Amino acid sequence: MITIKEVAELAEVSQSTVSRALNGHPTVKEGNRARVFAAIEQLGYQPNAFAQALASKRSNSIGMMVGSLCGPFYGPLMQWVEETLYTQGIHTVITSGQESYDKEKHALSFLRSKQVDGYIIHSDMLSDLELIEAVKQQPATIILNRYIPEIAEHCVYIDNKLGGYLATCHLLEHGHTKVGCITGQLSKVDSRDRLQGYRKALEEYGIAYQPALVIEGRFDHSGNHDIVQRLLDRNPTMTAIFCQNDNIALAVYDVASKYNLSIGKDISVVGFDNDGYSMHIRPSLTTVNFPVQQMGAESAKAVVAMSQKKPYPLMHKLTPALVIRDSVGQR
Amino acid sequence: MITIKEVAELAEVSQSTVSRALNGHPTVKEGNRARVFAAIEQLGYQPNAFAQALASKRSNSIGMMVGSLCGPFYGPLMQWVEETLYTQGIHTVITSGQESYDKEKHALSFLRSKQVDGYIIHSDMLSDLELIEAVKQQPATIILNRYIPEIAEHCVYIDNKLGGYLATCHLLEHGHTKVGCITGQLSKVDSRDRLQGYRKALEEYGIAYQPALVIEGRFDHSGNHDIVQRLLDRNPTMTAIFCQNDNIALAVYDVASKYNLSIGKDISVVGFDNDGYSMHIRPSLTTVNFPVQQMGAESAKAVVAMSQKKPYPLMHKLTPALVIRDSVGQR
DNA sequence: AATGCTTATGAAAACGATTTCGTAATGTAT
DNA sequence: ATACATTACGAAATCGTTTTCATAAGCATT
Repeated sequence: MITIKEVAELAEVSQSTVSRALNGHPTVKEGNRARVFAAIEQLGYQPNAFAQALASKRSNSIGMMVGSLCGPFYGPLMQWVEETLYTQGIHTVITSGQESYDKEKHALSFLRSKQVDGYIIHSDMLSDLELIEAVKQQPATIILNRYIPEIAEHCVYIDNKLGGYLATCHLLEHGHTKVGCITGQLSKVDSRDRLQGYRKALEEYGIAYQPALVIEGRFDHSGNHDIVQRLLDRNPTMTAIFCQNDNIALAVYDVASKYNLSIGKDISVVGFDNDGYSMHIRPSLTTVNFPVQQMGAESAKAVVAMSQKKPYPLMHKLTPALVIRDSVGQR
Repeated sequence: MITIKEVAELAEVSQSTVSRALNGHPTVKEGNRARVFAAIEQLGYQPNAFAQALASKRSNSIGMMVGSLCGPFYGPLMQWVEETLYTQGIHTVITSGQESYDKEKHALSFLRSKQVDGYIIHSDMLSDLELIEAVKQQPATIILNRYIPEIAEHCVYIDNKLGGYLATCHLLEHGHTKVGCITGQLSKVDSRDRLQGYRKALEEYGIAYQPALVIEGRFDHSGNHDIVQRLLDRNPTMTAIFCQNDNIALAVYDVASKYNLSIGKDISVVGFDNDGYSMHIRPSLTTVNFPVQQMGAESAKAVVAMSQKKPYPLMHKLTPALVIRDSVGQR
């Protein structure tokens, strides 16, 4: 391995000067700078990232904690963060919290041991207080999908209430009056906010809220078929369903096909998230777009700016938008 | 930050002993070992990964190069590698080659500067010779989706010919005799191998190969609609198509729905890859499973073993299998 | 000519671990 | 009892950078 020492010898300057030239320090004479870079070129020198990190206490990397390493949300999110940082020559360290409190704790301490220059955190289990503490320790931190007033400047989330409202309005506009809603786990704010949007739309259209039309499902993969069935049995005259994410809508598709109900005719469906597959399923799913790309890319840029103590005009509350496809019909 | 020095002071031993205890060196007395771990616990000590890497010349990380940071193939591949390594406490450094020769070169040298303990490389542009060279420099290297005889022990790929054969046979078994084939870019071995499988199946069923039934498409997202159309126009009596990946099949679905052709009745389709969405589109797509999980997880385990100079029983040629769903009908 | 102020540089001290080397303590064979 | 391994440990060197500190050189001001 070629070290800075050999570069220094070839360029006939000290190691300090090489280091300064490398880091764009202004007080290096033009002649020396040129000789240093010539030597670097000639030797094919590449600085050792570990030595740099150790000495400078900066790692040139950002730590990210997500719920899982797979899935239609975290996958693209990670990829956008990674891609954005990559173009800036910054490296992403990813850990996963796996929906367990201990694992999330461990993930954070792992990131700490990697001395990342900033954090992008998507936590399900950590308390607000713990996140506030984390921000206090490392101010270059972005918290995803959670709004905590005390550290509002660090939060990036979407307007779930608006999303639920848009989805429901779309159904109401098409003449549906008995509109069901399958929520995510009600322990999550996201679910509760989306439900609020649903109720607000109902209210605006002068339709009474009926608890029987609402049922709690799960955002993640399986086990929603039973729930769909239950909702359907309970409300034979229901003509539309707002599913609080696309995965739940998938279950509605399956159950509908079992009962020979035609999506968009017998029963209209709106999803939430605009997962990659939602445009491919037939009929293609009308859904609320979750701006994952924007969230990933902007958070990445913001956290880098924060770590360099530069300002960045970060949009904190992202706006979801309706993506109209073929799963909603006129009543 | 708490360093090894403070641990040593609290445990009343030298730094060397702490280091040895930490790394499971056998020559540490039980009493000392216990005191060291007690001190570590008490102080909440976490070793500095950079200092460790610098001193030991091992980084406890594996470098991975992929074509892009997104997409239905690379996404899951990365995630499986990451997940597998993560459970072993090893960290994944990801770079992307972006289908450009220079970017691939740069990606590798980036990984080198990170001193990763091993490589998992998926290269589109690098020559066999360059990859052989890479393996020579770092023997703990796995090459994905490419078979290079000189470094056969380092290659992991699937039996594309078998895949093409299985897909085509499935169509022939259902009585189809005019079976089209939309290939990927013919510059890629994968496409050519899958095509060979197609021809082999035809031959076995005593059906003459007709060039007019074969057309070159693109594996990646768009622009396949025209090609599908062209193939359809050219062969009005064709009743089945083998698409060399699921993305191409998607285009067939779209064009079919435009012409009011029913998939599985008027025209049968088999895809390749078993992308996440293929089970969600309607009718669900019969396709050839690409064992991404196996490829990711096994490569990860193998590269770790190699980096520790341990043997690992690595399966080099992975076997694709047909996943039968609803897009193929009897003729 | 003496003084002060930049500017540019090199020597050497960090950074926090691992590892080499020397040696004290312990055990075993003569 | 003496010699010789073996075991356990600490001091110090090492890894390849950055950064601090001291100083030399250059220049303008008195």
